[in-house]
Amino acid sequence: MSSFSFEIVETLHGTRARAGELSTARGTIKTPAFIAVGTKATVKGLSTETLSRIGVQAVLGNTYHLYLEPGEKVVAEAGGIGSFMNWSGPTFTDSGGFQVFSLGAGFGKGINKFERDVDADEALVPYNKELAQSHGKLAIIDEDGVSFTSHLDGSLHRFTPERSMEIQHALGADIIFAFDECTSPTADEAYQKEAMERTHRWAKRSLLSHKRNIDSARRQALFGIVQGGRFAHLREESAKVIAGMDFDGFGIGGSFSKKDLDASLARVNTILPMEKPRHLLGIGSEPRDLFDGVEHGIDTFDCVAPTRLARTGTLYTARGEIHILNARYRTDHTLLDEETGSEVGKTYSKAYLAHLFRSREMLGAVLASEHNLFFMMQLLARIRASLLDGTFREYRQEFLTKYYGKA
RNA sequence: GCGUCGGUGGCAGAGUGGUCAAAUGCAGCGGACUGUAAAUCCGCCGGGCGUAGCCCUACGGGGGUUCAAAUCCCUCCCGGCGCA
Repeated sequence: MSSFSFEIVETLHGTRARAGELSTARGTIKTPAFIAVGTKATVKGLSTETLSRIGVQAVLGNTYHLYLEPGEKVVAEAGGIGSFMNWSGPTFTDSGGFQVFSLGAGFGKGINKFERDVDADEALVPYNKELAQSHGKLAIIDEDGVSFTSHLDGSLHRFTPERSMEIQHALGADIIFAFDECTSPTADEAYQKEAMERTHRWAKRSLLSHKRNIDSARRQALFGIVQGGRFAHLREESAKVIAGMDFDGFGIGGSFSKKDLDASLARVNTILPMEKPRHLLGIGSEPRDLFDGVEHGIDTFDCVAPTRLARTGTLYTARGEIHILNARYRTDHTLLDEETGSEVGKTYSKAYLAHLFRSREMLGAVLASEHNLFFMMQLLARIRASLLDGTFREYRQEFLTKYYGKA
């Protein structure tokens, strides 16, 4: 009855890695896969024709952004996010939970999903605009949901698990996420626990709210999100609780310290049911993280890194990342990256791209975005192929050695 | 030729006696970026060094006044404009 299914095609002995096929109403994703981030119903700088050409399988939009602009109604009128943006493949929407963090605790503090040496105050405060502003935040959390001011015009809004579901139903993506709280990596254990437990209650409400909408529940798959921050025992507890709910798949969210991402995934994925898909939210800047994720049983990833790095001048190449704005590339007429297979990489020179970036020509950002995203598509495609023919370990060794150097 | 205004760091352009190695922007150099408030943000940016500090040389050239000059005076050079 549901148009959603996940089939494991191959596994790699001695690891939790698997190659699979994740089927949705709008197409099948061959996993492991990198999902392109298209927050505002656009993968910045790239047309959907380009996305198809470079092998993008699915796009992930964001509830928060699309709710604010153009509004979920407009998207619904267009037939959902896919039709709206002229993307015929599978789509995901994030629940807006990440914005609870990025506009809340993380606001203006320069902290991100990974641990930094920044101190954050995580006090729970009843919402009012003045208070929020005095705390330097655009979002304030309470048990029922999150109140926030729009970053566009300062107007007041409120998300609850039910509201997030309602919006995501209207946006109509094939895979949607439960409303969660992504905590700051600097939050202490007591807060992580409190936030995690709240996220669990929100997960239950999201699920209930989703099932109640029979029509949406048939067309859209709902993924629950495991939290727990950087504390192993909380991660485990969260995985157990979320795994115990009737979700179609799982998202692994929240913050990690760089060093224990690996360990967290290892724990979480032994607890999550093997037969359901797992999406690692927001990870995929470093190629080695993708190999690690796959090895620990992650099926899909999403990350803004390929396109953001591209726009800011950092390009992936088979020999590591390069900063195209560095002086040395001004006169480097060699091709950007002949080895990865990217059209851009084997067509345009570093000197030309350096020129486009220096002169702020928009083509620079476009070509760089295409290249970086292709790089990730290619990486995941090769990883999948290596799982299918059993050469995963060899491929990882070969790729990482070339990418990071011998060191 | 006379008059007048002006000559400041790579460029543009503030400053018009001390808090000026000199605002700001651009350019330059480097860095960051992980469920996108990001075509963004952060450093450095006269020279040298042990770079939260110290030393040297500096505001067209030269000479003065002053405890102190990018800032005032004289002179020369250069440029814009006006008049011959």
